[in-house]
Amino acid sequence: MRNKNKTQEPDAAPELSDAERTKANILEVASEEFAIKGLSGARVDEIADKTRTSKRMIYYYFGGKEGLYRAVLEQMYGDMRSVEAHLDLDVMSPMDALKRLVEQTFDYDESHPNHIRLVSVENIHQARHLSKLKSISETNASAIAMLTSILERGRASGVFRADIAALDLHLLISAFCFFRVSNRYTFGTIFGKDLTEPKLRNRHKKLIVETIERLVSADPR
Amino acid sequence: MRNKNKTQEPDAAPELSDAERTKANILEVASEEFAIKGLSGARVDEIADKTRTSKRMIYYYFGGKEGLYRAVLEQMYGDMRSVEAHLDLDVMSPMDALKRLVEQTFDYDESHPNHIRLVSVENIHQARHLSKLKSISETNASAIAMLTSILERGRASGVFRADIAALDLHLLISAFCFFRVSNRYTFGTIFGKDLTEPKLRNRHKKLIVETIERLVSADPR
Amino acid sequence: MRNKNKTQEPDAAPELSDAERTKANILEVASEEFAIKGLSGARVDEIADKTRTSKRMIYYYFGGKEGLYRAVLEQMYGDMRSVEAHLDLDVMSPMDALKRLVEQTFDYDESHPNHIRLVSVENIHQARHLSKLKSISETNASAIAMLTSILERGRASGVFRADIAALDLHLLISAFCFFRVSNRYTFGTIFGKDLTEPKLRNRHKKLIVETIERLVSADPR
Amino acid sequence: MRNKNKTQEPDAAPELSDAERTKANILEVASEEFAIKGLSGARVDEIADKTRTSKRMIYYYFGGKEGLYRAVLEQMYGDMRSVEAHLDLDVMSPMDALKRLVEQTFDYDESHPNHIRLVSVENIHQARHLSKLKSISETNASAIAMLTSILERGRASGVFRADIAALDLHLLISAFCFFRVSNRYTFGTIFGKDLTEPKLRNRHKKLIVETIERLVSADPR
DNA sequence: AATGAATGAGCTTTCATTCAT
DNA sequence: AATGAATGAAAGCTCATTCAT
Repeated sequence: MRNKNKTQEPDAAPELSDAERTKANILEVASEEFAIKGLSGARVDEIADKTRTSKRMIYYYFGGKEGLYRAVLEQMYGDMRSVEAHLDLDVMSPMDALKRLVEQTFDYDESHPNHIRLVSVENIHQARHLSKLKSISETNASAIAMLTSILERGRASGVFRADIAALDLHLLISAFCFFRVSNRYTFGTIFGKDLTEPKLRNRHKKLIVETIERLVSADPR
Repeated sequence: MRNKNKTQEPDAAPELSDAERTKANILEVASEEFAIKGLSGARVDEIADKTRTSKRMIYYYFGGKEGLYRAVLEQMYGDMRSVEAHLDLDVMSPMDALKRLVEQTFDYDESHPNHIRLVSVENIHQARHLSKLKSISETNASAIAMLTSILERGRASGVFRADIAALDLHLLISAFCFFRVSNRYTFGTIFGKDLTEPKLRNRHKKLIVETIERLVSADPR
Repeated sequence: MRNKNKTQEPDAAPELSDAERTKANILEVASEEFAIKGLSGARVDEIADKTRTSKRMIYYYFGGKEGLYRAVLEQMYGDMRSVEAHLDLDVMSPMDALKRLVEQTFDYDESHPNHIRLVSVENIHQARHLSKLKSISETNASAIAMLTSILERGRASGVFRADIAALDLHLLISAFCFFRVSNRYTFGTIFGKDLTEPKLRNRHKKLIVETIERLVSADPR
Repeated sequence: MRNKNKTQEPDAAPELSDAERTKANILEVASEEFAIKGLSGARVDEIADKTRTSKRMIYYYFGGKEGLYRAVLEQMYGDMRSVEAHLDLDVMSPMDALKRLVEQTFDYDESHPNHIRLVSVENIHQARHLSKLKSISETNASAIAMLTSILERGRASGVFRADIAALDLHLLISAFCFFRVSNRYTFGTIFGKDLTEPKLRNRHKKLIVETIERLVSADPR
């Protein structure tokens, strides 16, 4: 079904069939629209207009607005997972690995505001659509597993405290990185501060790293 | 069902006119609906049905759906402000005051999930409606002002570091407390953990307090 | 809700409010359309165009196409019942009463082809919609009850046989009267005979009366 | 699943080419679908899915949905005709032949409910499609011709009355047999009687035979 | 202050059909 | 002879809003 490969250009990236390119194009446009307008706010017509195909194809490939939204969610969580998988934290010291993980999370959220927004949208809908995706259950392990492994190594070498749970640490890191992006508008409006400003961003990146460092360090006295 | 309360029966609570009670009733219902369904997801008909009055009144008092939404936002931010005003932090030691402030924020967010959700909704809409509200500009001062004051006292007495900005601290505290509520659905779905569970809630309340404590402490060694 | 009665003209017929007239108008148009095109073949837009209101009102009053169809069915069965109720068969001899009933059925079907067609339509749909109507259960009694009463009187006086069931007789009468109307198109096409032709109609009316008469008569020898 | 039967295996049944088998398969599926859903209710996609081939073939062989429907009608009427041709009524007494013909009609209708339903469907459409089929005109003769012949023999021998027309008799017989099948759903819903129940079926088969017998008999006194 | 009826614009979805291969 | 992808036109339905009283 793939690789009709008419043009003979050598290509490292996997060949996409016309159909797959059409689907990818729709997903890309829809991802943006749902992120900006939300599920109920986005319009199928508008999404279709911004694709290079027609509205009919959305129904052909995704069954409808909700099906498209689910596909967008699925693709987004798949992307997040694949990024996590590409970190080589095992070769670093526990503290360096932890810092690295925090920075990674910070950078990912900063550079994927639409993903953050989609997660917010899905929370408004009480994760009703996310819970229908089979692929999701696999996601959970990775993030926590990595943290658990780092924490254990750190405890063994005596640099980390023993009473910090991986889940709690994950929550703390995620919360800060996520919130900076998700709430930048209300925050900007109320405090008159632009959270996308590079200086502030760097300061906050250092802040969350230091916060976590201080929290997990054994014997801070 | 209607309450045409025109006789002057003595009443402990501040007297509300019929009109004011009708408006309050609409706002209460709308607040819940917008928090659960979002701005585009909520339906004027449905809001009206859950009200003690009719759809016409929504247009009479609030001009339309957007006007109603703005009124809901305005009321909500007013409520947050009035809560902040009722803290007596000046009489406590800087560290106790800071801890108190963190606990207060945590408890407020836990007990006002609909407020959290409305803020999320408004962020999806890029704070477009919030920025139109005159009353909002006043809000900013209070939260930061309190923190600034505590930080200064702490620095003066040598218990706090000098290089932590009030705004950053506010962001860190808010992020964690807010995220626990705003993202409980996706978090619950992905990690299979219920963030409303009392034991977890208490653990997390202590966690954020300790995190902040460690962060601001001078000379942690 | 009724009887705004602005014009003082004395009126025997029950006054209809605007809303009731709107509903009645929609029902009338829809009845015709569903009878001619069937449920899936009829178009909401087309129905709306033929009414004196808009498509929106169809949804306002009937909830949708199926709801409208159900309302049409309900009204139609109600009409059939009310006609049956206005026969004074008790004062006639059993045989005259039976003949009268047959003629009545014949004439009703001939003069209400749309009703016949709607019943055909509903049978194509396996009576799925009819079975959802509460009001229908009441209908059954009347037709059979009348026949049962006539048959009993006829048996008692010895003019009727004892071994003919009311239900079977009803089926036989209905079948002929109904079929002449429901199948007039295929019949006309295949046999080149127009079943609406008055001479043929009269002949057939006499035929079904005589058929029933011969069938129920005691001792035909 | 496809059957590319290109080897010449000996086969008792008349050999069908691939093309003919494909067409037959489509017709069989379509016949069922149109009978159950009607012409406007049936879906080309759904018919294609239930077929051994693809949607394109429907257009290739039948030109479109209407063409397919016409082909279904044509096949069905052909089947009815061929059954009628296989009765050997000439060797029986007129009354026996007549009774046999009634029973035959009754049994055919009972065992071909989809044919009955298709005729109902076509009547909803005012026989618009049937009238376009050339093959139909030939059908008419046979049924009436047979009855005419029986009636003449019966009149000649004095057992039958002279004033009963073949067409009317045909109508009476058809009506009862057809109605029992076509209206079984509304009848079942309204009277709570299942017309497919074997006991009832046998009783009704005897009923229509006796009804016709009494009707045509000369000198019933 | 209040209400049931009405509406137009626009939304999501469906369908028979055709194209490219 | 066969198929997956694509499509335009139109279908059913929903929504915020306003009118008449």
